[in-house]
Amino acid sequence: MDETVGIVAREAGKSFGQQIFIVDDDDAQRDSLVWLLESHGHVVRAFSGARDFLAVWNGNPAGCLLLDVRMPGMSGPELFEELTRRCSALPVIFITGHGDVAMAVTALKKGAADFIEKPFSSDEVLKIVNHCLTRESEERAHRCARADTARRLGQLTRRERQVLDLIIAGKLNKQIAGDLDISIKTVEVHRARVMEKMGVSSLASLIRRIVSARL
Amino acid sequence: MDETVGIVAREAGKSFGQQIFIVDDDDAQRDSLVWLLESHGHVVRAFSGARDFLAVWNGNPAGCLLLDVRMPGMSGPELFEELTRRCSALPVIFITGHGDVAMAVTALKKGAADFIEKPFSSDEVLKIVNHCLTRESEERAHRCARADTARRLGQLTRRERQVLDLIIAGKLNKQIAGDLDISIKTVEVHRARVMEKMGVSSLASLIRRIVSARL
DNA sequence: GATAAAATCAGCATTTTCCCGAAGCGGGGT
DNA sequence: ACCCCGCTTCGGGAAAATGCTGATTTTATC
Repeated sequence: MDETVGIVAREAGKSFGQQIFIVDDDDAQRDSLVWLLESHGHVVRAFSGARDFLAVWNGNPAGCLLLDVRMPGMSGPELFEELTRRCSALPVIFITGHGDVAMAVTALKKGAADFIEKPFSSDEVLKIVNHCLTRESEERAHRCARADTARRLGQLTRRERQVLDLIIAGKLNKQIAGDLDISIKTVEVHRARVMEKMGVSSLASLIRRIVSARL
Repeated sequence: MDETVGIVAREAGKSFGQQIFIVDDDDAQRDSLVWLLESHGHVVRAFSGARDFLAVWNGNPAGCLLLDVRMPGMSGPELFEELTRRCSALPVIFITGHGDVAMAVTALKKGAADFIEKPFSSDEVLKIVNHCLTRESEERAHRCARADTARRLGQLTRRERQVLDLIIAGKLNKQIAGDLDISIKTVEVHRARVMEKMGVSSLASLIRRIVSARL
């Protein structure tokens, strides 16, 4: 059965490794969601409280989080705040039983992926979760690319970084040499090393990397 | 008094030309909003119905729209849909009297700027409107830049466009010549014309323009 | 068919970039 | 003190790009 789940997940086109976390104090509701999602090939991990989830949460898992709003102890919005504070990129789908427009608006404006009311249909949840996972997968790719760019930027020396900035600014080696008060030859060396360290072979790729990483 | 309004608006640091549109069938509510916003130096234009607003709306004014949800004839969400269909970039702030989480979530996910419930405080509205205008101003700058880039891209010939694509891909003139099966000299001509038409003088600027415009 | 616009190519001088090599300099470790 | 390594600094020659003048062919448009 476990194997089947994996196969189904792959057949559904989901990137392997994505898990759906559920945090809800209502046992029936939680089990219902677990059953629904697992029967559709998702890997699910359910928790009855925010603390339990935080204890397991190891930084930045792939997937999304179905989060109940009203819970004893730490509430849904509080957990969401905490995740935001910890720079989590895990998409959060709020689930609430008591319609509260202000809370929904606040949550969404703070970056929640969605906000659904009970009762909800199976199709609704599945659709939202799938959409969320798809987006998360893309987002993840972007984050990885950005992280890689940041890492590479980090291993540039001061001089190389200065040269890079001027390259991005569109200056010629001659102008860069003038600005930094060094010879053109030296600029060329730094430039070559920048290209090497950034893992690109053309100026176009270099600019693309830097500009893309800024957004 | 009109002059004072203008001065106040400038002193408040708002980009000139921004107007706040209000569409609400409730006369008292509408007048109240008009008074509140005008007394804070905003230029306001109020309408009692969606049709009236659409008749005046000329494509893409600067500012934002305070839109009541429930109205006879065309409703708030319907007007919002229509604006979206017409590729409007005018930020929409929904105002509702009857809390409806699903509607709020839908509206926000479709790109509404905010969704506030009656009754609301003056401070709340002012804060939201100001935030909205600030964002809109920045967005506008980006849109202008993008529009300019698109316009320039539009006046490139087919060949120039092909060459541009290969330049962006980071290829050398020699490689471009090979790909398009033309001589290097010709590539150089196209390349120069691309730079000229795109209004840039360095490869870095060119790449930045293109990449920025894609987002 | 005339006219204009686009696409094609060449030569030549200049500038810029790329690749290989090399040397001074300063900190860390043995 | 000595050596190694990374950072920074250069030079020379090859390759590539740029700017300019000029030209022919193809295509679009009226």
